[in-house]
Amino acid sequence: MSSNAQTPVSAGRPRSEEAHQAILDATLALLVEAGFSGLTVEGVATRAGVGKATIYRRWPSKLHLVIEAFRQLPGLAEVDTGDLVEDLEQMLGSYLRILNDTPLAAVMPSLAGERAHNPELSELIDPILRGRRKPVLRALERAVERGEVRDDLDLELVADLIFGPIAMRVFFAGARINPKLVRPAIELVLKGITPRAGASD
Amino acid sequence: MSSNAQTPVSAGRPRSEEAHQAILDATLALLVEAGFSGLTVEGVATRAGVGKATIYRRWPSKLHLVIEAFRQLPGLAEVDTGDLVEDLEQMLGSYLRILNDTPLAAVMPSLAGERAHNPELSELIDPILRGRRKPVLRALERAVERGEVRDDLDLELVADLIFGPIAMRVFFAGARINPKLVRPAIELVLKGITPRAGASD
DNA sequence: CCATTACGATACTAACCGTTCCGTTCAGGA
DNA sequence: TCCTGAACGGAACGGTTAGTATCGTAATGG
Repeated sequence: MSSNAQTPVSAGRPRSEEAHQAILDATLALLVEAGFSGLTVEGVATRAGVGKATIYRRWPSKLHLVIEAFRQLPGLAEVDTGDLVEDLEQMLGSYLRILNDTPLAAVMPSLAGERAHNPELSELIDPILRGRRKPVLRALERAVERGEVRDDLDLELVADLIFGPIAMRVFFAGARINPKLVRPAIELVLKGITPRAGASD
Repeated sequence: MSSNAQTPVSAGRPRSEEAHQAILDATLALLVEAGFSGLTVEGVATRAGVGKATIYRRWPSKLHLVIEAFRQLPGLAEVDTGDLVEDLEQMLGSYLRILNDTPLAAVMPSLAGERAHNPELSELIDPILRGRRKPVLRALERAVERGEVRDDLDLELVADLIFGPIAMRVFFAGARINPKLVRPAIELVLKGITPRAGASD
């Protein structure tokens, strides 16, 4: 515990940074092609052009490897323009771009499916997933403070309402999502949560 | 092809209907515990108290067995009261009861995750999933015809908006869903799609 | 009581996979 | 330049699984 735990100071052959990244890239690629249960460490090693020991020297198990590969994928970038519609539209717009341009959408269903039966995975991935919702939750909180949105709402429910349609397409269609759907979807949700809209109950 | 292909007319010992159901029950139970990739035919046979041959005599593969077990789970019952709010509330209310009372919620994430990488499963399960959305889509169509809802909407998007929050909880929380959330969720969505609510664009 | 089919059990095939072990390679300090 | 120690790739190990085949037994209908 004296000084540096990560930099091995000096001795021996240094680890190949090239191999490190090749392994993570191969992991994502195979996660897309075969999912968590179909991914094999052997396959990752072959595709990355390394030996299996090179993988196990860096990650203690297939699970930890997958988690780190997943963590490399970009998440939701926080936007704070002072206007909820604008915030949501920019955040979800760029999120859809991420879903369409990176392996995220292809990887998500498999990990969610595994999560349900794998407590160890659940424990590792749940905090990451919670963190990725945060920008939307914070945007909603700011909107409540500004009086832009009713203050009697369950914001978690509203967030699920916003992410829900995206999840439906990602999980059951697996298709690219048309960014043009963002605006109508946001509008539909917002009409329900703005204060002036019908104050029925 | 003369007369009956299913009823073996006469000869030999008849198949045990008891074993048949025990196999399907065991399949669902193991699907809940271990998911699709963790389910083994050997495990099903053991839990059902039958031999593996008895399973393979009925279903050509693990995949077909799982599909039939899944098909046994109840779906969305159609409701037509003449009022959209009432239709949705009754349908979603009973659907939540199904999710909470049957293995459906526990089974769904695993199958959706597998679906993304298994074309054969996708081909078998997609029609079933599409069929289960239908009652909500039809309720929306009737509401459009009655003028209860704007007629310029993408009803598939609205259906995703309705199922979305449920999916979010099933896929990422895995917890029971509080039925009290149905009404506020429906109301939030409906405020966006009723004609009198703000006619902004 | 016989032909026929299903039954549970078991063993077998052929494959596959997560993890560890081993002989070799290589960068940096002496 | 040589030596050390960790990293390397590949081979080996231990365990598992879908699906098939075969057993002796049990239950039908004729």
